[in-house]
Amino acid sequence: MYLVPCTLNLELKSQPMENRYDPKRIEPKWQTVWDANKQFKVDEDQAREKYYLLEMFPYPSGKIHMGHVRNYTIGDVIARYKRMRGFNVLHPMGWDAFGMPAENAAIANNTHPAAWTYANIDAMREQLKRMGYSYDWDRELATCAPEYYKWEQWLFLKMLEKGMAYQGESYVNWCETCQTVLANEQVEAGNCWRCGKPVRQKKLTQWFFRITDYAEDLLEYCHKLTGWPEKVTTMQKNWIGKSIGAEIRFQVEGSDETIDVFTTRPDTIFGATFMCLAPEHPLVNSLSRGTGLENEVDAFVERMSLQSRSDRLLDNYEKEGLFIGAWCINPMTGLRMPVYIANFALMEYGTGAVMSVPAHDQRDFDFAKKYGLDIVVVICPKDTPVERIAQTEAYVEDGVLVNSGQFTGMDNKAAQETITDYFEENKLGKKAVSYRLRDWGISRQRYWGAPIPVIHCESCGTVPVPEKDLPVVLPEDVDLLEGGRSPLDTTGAFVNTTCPKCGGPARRETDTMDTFVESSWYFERYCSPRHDTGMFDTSAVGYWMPVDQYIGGVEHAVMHLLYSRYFTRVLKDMGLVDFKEPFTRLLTQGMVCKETVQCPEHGFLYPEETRYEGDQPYCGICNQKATVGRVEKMSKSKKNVIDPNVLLDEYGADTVRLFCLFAAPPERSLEWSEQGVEGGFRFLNRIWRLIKDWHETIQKVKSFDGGMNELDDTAKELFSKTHQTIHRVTVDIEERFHFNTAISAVMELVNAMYATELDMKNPDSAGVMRHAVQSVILLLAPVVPHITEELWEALGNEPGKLSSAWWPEYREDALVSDTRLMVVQVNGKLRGRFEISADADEDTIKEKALADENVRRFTEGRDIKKIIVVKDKLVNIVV
RNA sequence: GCCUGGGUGGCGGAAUUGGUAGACGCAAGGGACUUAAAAUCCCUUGAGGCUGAGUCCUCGUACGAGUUCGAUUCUCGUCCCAGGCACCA
Repeated sequence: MYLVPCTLNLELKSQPMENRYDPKRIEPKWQTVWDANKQFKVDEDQAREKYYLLEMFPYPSGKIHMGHVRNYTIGDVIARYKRMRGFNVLHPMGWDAFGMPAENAAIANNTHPAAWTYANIDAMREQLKRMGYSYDWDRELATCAPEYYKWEQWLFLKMLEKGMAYQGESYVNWCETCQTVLANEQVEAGNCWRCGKPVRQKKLTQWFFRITDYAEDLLEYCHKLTGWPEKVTTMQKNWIGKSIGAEIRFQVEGSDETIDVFTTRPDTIFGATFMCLAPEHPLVNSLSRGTGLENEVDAFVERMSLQSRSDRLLDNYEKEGLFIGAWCINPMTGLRMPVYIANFALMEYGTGAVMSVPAHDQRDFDFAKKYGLDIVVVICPKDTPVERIAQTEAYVEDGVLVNSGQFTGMDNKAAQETITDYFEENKLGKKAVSYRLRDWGISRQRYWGAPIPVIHCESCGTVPVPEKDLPVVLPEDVDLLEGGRSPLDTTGAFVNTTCPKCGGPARRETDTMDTFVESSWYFERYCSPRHDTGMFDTSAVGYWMPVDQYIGGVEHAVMHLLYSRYFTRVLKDMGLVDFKEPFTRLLTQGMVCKETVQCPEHGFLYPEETRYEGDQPYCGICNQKATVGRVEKMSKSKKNVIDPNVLLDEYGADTVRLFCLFAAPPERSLEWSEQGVEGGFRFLNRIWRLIKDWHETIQKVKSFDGGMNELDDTAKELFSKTHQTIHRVTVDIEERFHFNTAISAVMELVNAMYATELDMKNPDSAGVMRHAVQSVILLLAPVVPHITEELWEALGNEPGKLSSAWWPEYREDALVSDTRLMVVQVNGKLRGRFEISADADEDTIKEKALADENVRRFTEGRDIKKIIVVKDKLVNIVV
């Protein structure tokens, strides 16, 4: 045994190396070492710079799927990379453990949601460990644990105190047969997914969070989230949907009632010829009484309650309305406007009433045509006869006001403000801002969620549960009911209680909270997950938060991320945190897709049910020819899913990780390919063999780090290639998280190492090879942590310490070459190329370009008009 | 429908402050090794063309226009695909 120093100043020991790459042996070995050493456990350390890396935590459905694998692999590479860069990295994992699937599974399999959930958590934790992810498992949390939701309930009480939580009314999908509320996804073509009966809209009293109080701030900060993809902030801006306009008051004819409308187009007021109310509008009832139309109106409102609210928003949804027998007065023209109820008017937006200007709004135009209502043009482009406007469709462009009293002739944009001012002066209306964003309805009439900590008392009304009585524990001894109805209502031991105020008999609130509530603060909880005197330890949160890099699916671009931003603001205003934005940088990864396969008899087929002859799939059940469908997001319903466990058994975690990263950049969708996985496996074998081949020789030498001039050309070339690779990989990871190009750079280096004809008897050359080998291991360490640990050990380094080794630095002097390859274009078409020294002046370059034989064929006999020289790149000759 | 992305070889993808289109990998074909196969290693591979098979020519980044010496990249229009649309998470 001999000892040789290397550049890392570690003592090297000769290590034997297996002939074959065997992930089944290597991967459990290192996972055990990491676990035993608690290698990824972290604490606050003021002396070190922190890096909080977070991936969206999973719903414990039972098995991890490829979407999780991709998400967590991307995160793990960044976490491991940042550790190698010296950061104190917080990388936690936990479970978004409340939610509907647990209840559905419980009903279907006669289990308990809690038992089902915890069994799933155990199974998934096992799978994540097999993937080799570097989590601090001591921080694991599950949101269904009372120790977690206790603090959510505490926050709810604080929000209630401040008026940030309140009770209001809203509509839900209701199935009369099942006596239950349905999620949108449980409504199939207007019918209940369980019993097939029609679903109607039912008004319920529910709890809300006043997110609209923060609409303006959330919107404003969209511009400041520079570490977020622009598409996400754009989607959030659109979701908040700020519009500036006016609120206008219309007098109902022959009544004291008035109708307030919000409009973004006060400039079109002279063209408002009728009024549309939402079917739920409070005035519908009173205005239609005594008109003889009551029955019709009631029937229409009833029929509208069968239309889903989301459908009603679609622009191509059939517009329907009904005259309710009342008129209101256009305050500017004094003309009578018939009042309609219409399905496209939504109670949730603006005031629930729309002043309809058919000439200048397409929806109103369609409606007016359908019901024969007046169309009055009030905006007209210059030099166009008014008669030509709004004949076949609404005119929605800008123009000059016509038929608009004292405002006629004004530019319509300018008129918006002038007319609004006129409203204010004459008390007809006022400037107004409206948001599309609605308050966050958090009530769920479900069992498997965090109970809302309030008590309803006959005499005291709604009373908050006193803080000392928290948590309100979700009872586990319940019978889940067929049809999905929450059993809490009928669980006497839970519901029946005493009023904290008067001591009399009272009922507990049986609604539970939306699961988005749990996921709106879990990232803070991770900072001190066992803290038991508050939501979190403020000093731990002060050290770790905000999250430096958050990673998750783009499907969460709006709701989860917006709710989390809102919650952080609420916490800030309570003085619990000192920042507004929880996530400094955001990476939204694309979906994992695969082609679908369908059998004419058995429908969609799982991959394991499919047999291939060449490209032609056959149904494994009936042997008929199956058809290959579109490439779609992997989903159980389409059965185009790959079980990560099967891949782990066959190839090991490193190969799966490598494939996920290599096949596409993170933000794009990733198409599944069995051959691609095999390619990844082959590459790892290739590295293994390469190092095995040089193992004996390079163990005896130091990694080369001397001057370039000491090397022969072959060695210089490899040394330079190695540093170029370090540079490329560092830039690709650091700046863009483009692991696919980072990996391809390493592949190029490995190819060069195979091809090189280094004189390995020369110690410097052997040292260059050792340097290349070590660089490959270090550069790939975050991506394929198991094989690289093994190879690192085989090179004689301290076992298990690769994950805390330093990321390699590139040497500037090794990157630069003293010649440049220039290309020559004639009129933009490539005609030749040449090498020239880097310091050549422009005239020399031009001369050389013009001298090129092929170039001369295209320039001879023509006038050279211009020669464009782009430094270090090309020459374009214009003839 | 609205909002947001995306469309490049047989396939996944690479190249964007406008400057060599197709890196790297997969698949396919050929060769070496082997009694043979697997594995491995090497070579070829966008399409088409050719009195000089070349350091050659033409076409080519969804489609159609435009700006430019030069466009996968910028602008306008069209088509197609995907994600979100408020109780799935």
